[in-house]
Amino acid sequence: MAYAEQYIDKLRKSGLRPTKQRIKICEVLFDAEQTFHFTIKELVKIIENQANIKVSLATVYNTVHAFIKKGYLKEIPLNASQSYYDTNVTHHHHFFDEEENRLIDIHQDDVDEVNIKRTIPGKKIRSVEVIAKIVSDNQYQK
Amino acid sequence: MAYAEQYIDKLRKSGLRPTKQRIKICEVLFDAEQTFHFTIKELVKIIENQANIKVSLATVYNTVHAFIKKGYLKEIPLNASQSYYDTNVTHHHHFFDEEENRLIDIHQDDVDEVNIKRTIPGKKIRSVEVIAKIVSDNQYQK
DNA sequence: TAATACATTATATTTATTCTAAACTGTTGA
DNA sequence: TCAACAGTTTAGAATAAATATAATGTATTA
Repeated sequence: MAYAEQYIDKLRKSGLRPTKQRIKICEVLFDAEQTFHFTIKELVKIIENQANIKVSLATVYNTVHAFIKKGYLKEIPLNASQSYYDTNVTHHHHFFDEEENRLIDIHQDDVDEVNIKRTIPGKKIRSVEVIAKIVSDNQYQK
Repeated sequence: MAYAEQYIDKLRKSGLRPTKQRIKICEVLFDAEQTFHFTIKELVKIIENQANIKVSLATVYNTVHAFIKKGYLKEIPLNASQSYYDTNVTHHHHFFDEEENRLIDIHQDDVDEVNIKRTIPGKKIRSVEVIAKIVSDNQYQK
């Protein structure tokens, strides 16, 4: 399987040994047709449904965090009870529907470049994220 | 005290009865020279240091949430282990220094208006927030 | 292939937040 | 004014995400 090579590479570059469990995690994360958003709980559920491999919560947390550090995953800044992650690591933004607890990508082209004029001495900007919270647009409701 | 009237008004408009504890919370939140960011834990600590009034965690959570709902406080979208809140409810954005766990306001004038071209049917945008993550700018570090 | 260093796992721990239910207090109307 | 009621406070319990632990297992290396 040629995919496995890529995953082994990703894992090694993240400072992790390629193990059964970690390769399974890679398959779920990086072999999807489209990028997607997930919580740790959801990721564990997907793995359980797809595989005959048992993966513990701790392993999933460790692997996801290593990938975030390396830039293979993004954390989505949202004050939610659980952390949300994104397999789309390109530059883009999000709608968050608080009523349905649903995240929607906003393509980079749909938002003008966010230009921040202020700087902080000794610091540089590592990422800029836009979160647009949306609600039902019921014109008869106040 | 003229302040108390304002606080009583804010509380009533939030659907809360004006009690000793809640007025004390208002004093800390809205009587500060400058707006500020806080976590619930920090807010409780400030109250304990300033006042001879005992306020339970539950009361603080309830009051803060009522104020957010009413728009007297803002929640800052940040995937942190604790929620961050802001007494500055004007339209503005944030730097977040992950190394020092520090939030810094970015004035509205320092960011061009964020114009989102995409819309979601049946939904309207309620808020748009920019989070710029910053790190040390050490040119000798990779 | 044996020794070593790193991984996995179930479980325990930690911690923010929410819930609960009993005691208390602001409010209302007589 | 004051009793009755509805809403409030509180300590402590419950919940749940995330992290730590330590015994067992596995990939790596020389």
